[in-house]
Amino acid sequence: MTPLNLVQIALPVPLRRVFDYLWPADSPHCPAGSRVEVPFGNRTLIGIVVSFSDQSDTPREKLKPIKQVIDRTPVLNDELLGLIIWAANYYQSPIGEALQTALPVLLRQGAPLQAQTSTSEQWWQLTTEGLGLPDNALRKAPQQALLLAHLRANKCCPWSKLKEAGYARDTLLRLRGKGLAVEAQEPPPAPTERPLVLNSEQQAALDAISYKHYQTYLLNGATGSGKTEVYLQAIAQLQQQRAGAQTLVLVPEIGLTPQTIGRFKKRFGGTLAVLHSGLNDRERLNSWVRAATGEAQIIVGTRSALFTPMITPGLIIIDEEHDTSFKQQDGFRYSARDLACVRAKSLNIPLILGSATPALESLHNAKMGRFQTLPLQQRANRQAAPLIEVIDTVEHNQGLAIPSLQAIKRHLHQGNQVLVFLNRRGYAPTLKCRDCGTVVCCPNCDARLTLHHTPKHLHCHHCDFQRGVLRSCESCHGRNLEPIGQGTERSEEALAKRFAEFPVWRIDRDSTRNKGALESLFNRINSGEPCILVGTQMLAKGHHFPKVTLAVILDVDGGLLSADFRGPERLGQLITQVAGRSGRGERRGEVILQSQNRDHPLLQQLIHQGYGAFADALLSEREITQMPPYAPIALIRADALNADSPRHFLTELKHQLSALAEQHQVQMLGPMPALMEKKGQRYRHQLQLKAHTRHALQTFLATLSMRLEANKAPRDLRWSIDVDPQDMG
DNA sequence: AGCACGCCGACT
DNA sequence: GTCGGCGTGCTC
Repeated sequence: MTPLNLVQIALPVPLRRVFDYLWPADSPHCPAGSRVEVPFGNRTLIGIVVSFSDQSDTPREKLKPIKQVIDRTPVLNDELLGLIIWAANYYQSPIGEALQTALPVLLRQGAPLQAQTSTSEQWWQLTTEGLGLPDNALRKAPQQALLLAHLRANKCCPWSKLKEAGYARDTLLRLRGKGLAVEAQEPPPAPTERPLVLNSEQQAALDAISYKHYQTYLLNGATGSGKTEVYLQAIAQLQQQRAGAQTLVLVPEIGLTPQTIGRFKKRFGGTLAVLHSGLNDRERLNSWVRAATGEAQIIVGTRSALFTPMITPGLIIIDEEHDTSFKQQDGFRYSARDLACVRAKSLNIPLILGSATPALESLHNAKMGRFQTLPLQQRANRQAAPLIEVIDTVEHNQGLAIPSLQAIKRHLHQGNQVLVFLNRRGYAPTLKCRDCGTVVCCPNCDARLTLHHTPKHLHCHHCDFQRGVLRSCESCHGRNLEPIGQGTERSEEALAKRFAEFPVWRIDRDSTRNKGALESLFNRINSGEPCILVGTQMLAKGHHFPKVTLAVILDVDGGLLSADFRGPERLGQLITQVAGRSGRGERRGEVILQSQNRDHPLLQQLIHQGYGAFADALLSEREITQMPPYAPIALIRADALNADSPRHFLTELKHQLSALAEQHQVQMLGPMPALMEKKGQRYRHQLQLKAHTRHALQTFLATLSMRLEANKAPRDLRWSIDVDPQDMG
C-alpha cells in the first residue's frame, strides 16, 4: 500500500482550493486542523492541514515539501474544521478566507496555542498540609504562623492583598518552601444573583427543551416576556444534567452591552468568557482557549464567536435571531444563525433561537416542522400590549405632526418619558438650492450629502466623505441653500424648542462616540425624570427604558416602499421592537407611527393583528413571488472604477452559463445596477440567481465560481458571491 | 492577495 | 542608457 505522503493544505489566499504538499516520509502525520508552515511562491505562509492523500492532480515535480509543523495539538478540532469547510463550500468562499475569519488573529499569525500565563497577579492558597497543620507547629516562626492563619481564614488571596496586610514576600516564600502554601488560580467570582421565578409559559418553554439531541427551538417571545430568563435557566438546567457542558450564546453586535454581560456574570460568575469587538488579540485568544479547554462554561459573543471551539458543547443560543448583524456582509459572507443550525446538528445538541420578531426564514422553518416553537405571549408583568396609532402625514409637514406633538406633551406632563425614533442621523438628509433646485451630492457616490450641525459639516453616510458646508450653490451660485427633510439633530432641535421645560436627549452614533457619556446618560434617563429621547436604531435595540410610555416613529414609509424585498419585514420588526420599548412600567404604552401611507394593508395588519399575522402575510407574498424562504437566491456582485466593466463582466458570465442555468433551472436576473450604482468611487452591478432547490443553486454556484476565477477581468474589477443575501443593495 | 516578470515612458 | 509605471500570470 502506498503511504499517504501528500498533504492538502488550506492557505490564506483568495483561491477556492487547497494546495498539495509533500509530507516527509519518516514523520508521522499530524492531525487535521494543525497549522503548518509551507513555501508558497517565493514566500512562506501558515496553512491548515485539511487531509492526507496519496495522489494529486498537480504534477509531482511541482510539489514542494512542507517546512514545519507548528502545532502539537490542532488549533481546530474535526468538528470545527468540518463546519468551516462546509461553510466555505456553501458560501462559495475560499477555504483560506473562511479559516482566517474563524481563527483568532494571533493563531493566524502563528502564535502558540495557549492562554497567556496569567499576567494578572499571583494568587496564593494553602496546601492540604497547610490547612491541616496543627496550630502550634509554627511556634518558632510567628510571622509564618500569622500568614498561615490569614490564608486559612481567607482561602485564596492575591499577593497585593497580603502585602497590604503587612506580610513579607519572604514569609510567603518560606511557607511555600515548607510545602504549606502554593500559587493558585484566581478563583472565579461567585454568582451573585438567584434565578427568578418563571411564569407558566416560561416554565413550559424550559420544560420543552431536551439537551440530549439536536433540535432547534424558536423561542418566540414578545419584548419583556422574559426570554433572557429562559436562556439563563436553560443553561443552568443543562449544567445540572451534564456537569461541565458548555453553552455558546450569540448576541447582536449592538446587544453585547455591559448590561447583557452583567446579567450573565451575576448568574454564572467566572465561568463566562466574552468575545466582543472591544477585545485585543491577546484577550480574544485567551477567551478562545478558555472555551477550548472547557474552563469557560459559557461563551457569550457576537457573530464570529460561532466558531469558538468547545470541548464539551451542550447548547447554542442565538438571541434576537432576526438581527441582520448575524450575517457577515463582506469577505466570508456567512450567516451565524444558519451555521449555528448546522453546528448544533452535527454536535447533536439543542439550539435556541430567540426573538420577539423572528425572521421569516425561521417562522417558515417552524411551520415546516424543522423548528419547534416555544411561545411566550404574556409580558412578564401581565401588562397590556401598547396602543398603536397611525397618523397620516400627507397633510402635515415633514417632521413631527401636530397630533404627535400633542401626545408628547400629554405624556411629558403626566411625568413620563417619550421616545422619538427616526432612522436618519444628522440635521437634514438633503441640502438644496432654493433658486435652481440643485441638491448637494457626494462626489464619490450616487447619494446626497447629509447636513450635520454638531459639528457643522456635510457628510456622506455611504463613503464617509466630508466637507465644509457650502455657502452658495455650486451650480447657480445662489445663496439660498435650504435643508430639506428631518434628521435626528433637527428633530432634537425642534423638540427642544417646543418643549423647553423638558430635557431632550439625542442618542445616535454621533452623540454616543464617547462610551462613558452614554453610560451616564442612561443612568440619568433611568432615574426617571420626564424627558424626550430622540434617536436611531440604537434606541430600538438593547437598552431598556422603563419610564417610556410613548414611542413616536417618524417616516415609516421608507421600509414600506423599499426596493429591497426585505424592506417590509425589517419595518415590521422595527415597529414591533420599538413598540416593545414603550409601556414597560405600570402604564400601558402608546405608539404613534407617522406615515404617508396610513392605509397600507401591511401596516394595518401589523397594527391590528400583530407581528405574527403580518409575517404570515409577508410569507404568502414571498411564496407567490417565489422569493426566500420559498426559493433560494444568491447575488453575484461586481464593481470597478469604470462604469462599464462590471456590467460587461457579468454579462459575459451570464452568457457562459446560460445553458447550465437552464439545465439546473436556475434563473439569472440582470446584470442590473446596484440600488446605489456608484458608491465610494466604484460602479456596481449585480446578477441575481434564483433556483428551485438549494441543491440546484449549490451545484450551479460551484461551476459559476470556477468560471469567475478563471475569467480574466480588468485589474480593478472586484467580484463576490453572496449566498442568501440580506441586503439586495 | 502577493509577487515576479515584462514591456514601454521620463530621468540622472 | 536606467528607474519605474501597472498589465498578466502563477502560486501545490
